[in-house]
Amino acid sequence: MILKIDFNSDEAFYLQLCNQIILGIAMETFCEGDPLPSVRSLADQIGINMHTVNKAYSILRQEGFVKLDRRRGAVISLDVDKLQAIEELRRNLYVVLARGICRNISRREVHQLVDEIYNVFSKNSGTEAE
Amino acid sequence: MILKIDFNSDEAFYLQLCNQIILGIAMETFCEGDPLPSVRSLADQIGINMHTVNKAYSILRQEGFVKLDRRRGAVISLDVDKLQAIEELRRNLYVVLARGICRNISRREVHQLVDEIYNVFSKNSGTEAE
DNA sequence: CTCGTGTTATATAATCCATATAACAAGCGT
DNA sequence: ACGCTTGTTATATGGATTATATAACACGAG
Repeated sequence: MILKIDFNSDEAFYLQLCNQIILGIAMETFCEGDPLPSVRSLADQIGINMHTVNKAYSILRQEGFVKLDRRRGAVISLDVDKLQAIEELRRNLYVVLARGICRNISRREVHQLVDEIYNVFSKNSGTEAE
Repeated sequence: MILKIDFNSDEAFYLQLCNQIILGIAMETFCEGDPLPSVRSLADQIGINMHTVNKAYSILRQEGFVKLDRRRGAVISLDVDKLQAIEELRRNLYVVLARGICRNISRREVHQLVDEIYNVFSKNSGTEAE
């Protein structure tokens, strides 16, 4: 998977990195135990500062997506608290769905979108394109 | 509906306001044509600056939730582009669901959460044939 | 010992957030 | 016409966040 930055986006670089890596884990492009590039090499590769990458990695660790090992660098390692995860998802869905409901998006349409997205995520298990 | 600010939250004041008002519209606490408090009175009421409220209102206008009228103030007025709304929802769901999928939250659990949230929102509005 | 990990410490510039004052154009009621 | 309130705009300031740059440190591998 190619990590890159949209320099025109209004989203902070470190957040773009976090989201891309989380997307990658969900698509199983990144799997448990896989190492991420070192903060220095990734920073060079995508053309941003080392500390910006480090900030992304630190947040990913704090949120339980990676473990940071001095000898191996950052490796994918999921630390899941199911109840807490569901609570977080519920909060996120509330604000996202509220916007949709205001725009007359039906429950049925949301279910279809959820299915569509789940299909995308499970389809990419094992396929490494681009 | 009581609009208020969590001064301990790390979320910006103007974003808290936007989200609360959007929640209110989704719950039909705020209905088409209802006026919001004036920027000055709301700012006084919740103890923040006028411009912070104005920023929230301006964003809500830009996103098509309210219209700003010099004589009546800010009025709930939904300007919906369905296709655009679905695209926005899809993008939001991608990043939210990715986090859930990493935490082994199943498609079925997401559907249950969606139903749960839709039930909360449609407590007033009643009919949602699915 | 040397090299590459992550980590921490400063420092700086740019941007965003929130505030404060001030003024303006427009509509309303008296 | 006057006074009031409405959103709107302008300018300025302090604080926090973002991204950058240098530099150093602790640790493990080779």
